[in-house]
Amino acid sequence: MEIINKEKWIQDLLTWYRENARVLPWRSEPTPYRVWVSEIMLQQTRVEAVKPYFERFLSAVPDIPSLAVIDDDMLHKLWEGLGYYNRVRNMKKCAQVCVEKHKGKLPASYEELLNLPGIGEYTAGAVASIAFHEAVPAVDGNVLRVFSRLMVSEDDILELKTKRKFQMIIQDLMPKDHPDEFNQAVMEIGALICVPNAAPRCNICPLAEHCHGYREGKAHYLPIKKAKARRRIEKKTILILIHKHKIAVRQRPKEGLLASLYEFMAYEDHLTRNQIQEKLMQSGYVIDKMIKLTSAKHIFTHLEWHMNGYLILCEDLGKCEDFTWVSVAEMETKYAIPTALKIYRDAAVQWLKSEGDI
DNA sequence: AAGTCGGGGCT
DNA sequence: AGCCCAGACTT
Repeated sequence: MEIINKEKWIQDLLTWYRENARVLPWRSEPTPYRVWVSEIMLQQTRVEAVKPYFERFLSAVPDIPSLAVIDDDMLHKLWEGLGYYNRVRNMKKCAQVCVEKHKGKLPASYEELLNLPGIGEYTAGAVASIAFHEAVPAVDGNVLRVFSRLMVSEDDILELKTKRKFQMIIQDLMPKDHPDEFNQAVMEIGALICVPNAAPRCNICPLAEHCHGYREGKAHYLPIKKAKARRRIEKKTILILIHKHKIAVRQRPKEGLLASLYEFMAYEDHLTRNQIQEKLMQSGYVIDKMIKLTSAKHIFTHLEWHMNGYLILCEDLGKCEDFTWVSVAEMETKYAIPTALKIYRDAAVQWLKSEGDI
């Protein structure tokens, strides 16, 4: 299957993009640093979710040298709620490499970008084409979906060879004088017209006359993707320890889920009040009061947390070397808490503030 | 090739 | 309740 009338296809695409492209913060001034930050934030993340983070991050961390030396807690706080926290840690590593080897700048070629931490084939292609105008493809989920439908491809788009196939096709057909607009235009079609999880809007698609999926009435069941593994469930008991208007937090391990973010005391399984008291007493805590909080469920990609939460007022600190006692103000400004635990942080903050009024 | 890593909005 | 999002990295 090939794209019919290549020249007209591309001209229709670019004309549509120039008239319909969304105005986005990272498009107005596509410097390498801004494009890179936006592309990392946009990995597996919707445009609307990124918007409130982008300018705030750029203001706090205006360039690569400042990113290379930023405090890790501040880095996590800037990313708090955005998810996939490895992204921002890899950005810092990448910035350090740029300072050491590239005079504090991003290297200007696809091949060099690809070697940097956190930059894979898609992001290398996006930065190279948008910031440096190099004619290389940038194949993301949008592009895979759009081309599956355009070409009536029944290849599984989750397979590596399918991505490779589309990379080759796009490398060959993309206009070498406007790689930035071409790559963004295909993604924009995917975001606005050839949408996921809903019927494609073929009636207003500028590429409809070139689209084999549309012409054969097959666009709606493409692309093909194989089923994903189902999630497992973890039961947890979350304990918010409070002593002298401060909350006990500890840092999670440096690797794994929610690495290096902060959390509250927690146990596996759903414990009864007696079991909780027993465990806390064993650790030397004297419980003054125990308040049941709302239960909560948090869904990750491959995991669910089913949580029971308790607010615990303690008299004695016990043996709690691995916990730090933090004020409400510190909680809000310094310690990054994963969204899964946000309702418990908010409950603790609210309780402490209302208690102060009484 | 399969598993890990977040969070949210839509269907 | 499942899907997928301007994916990368590890095993």
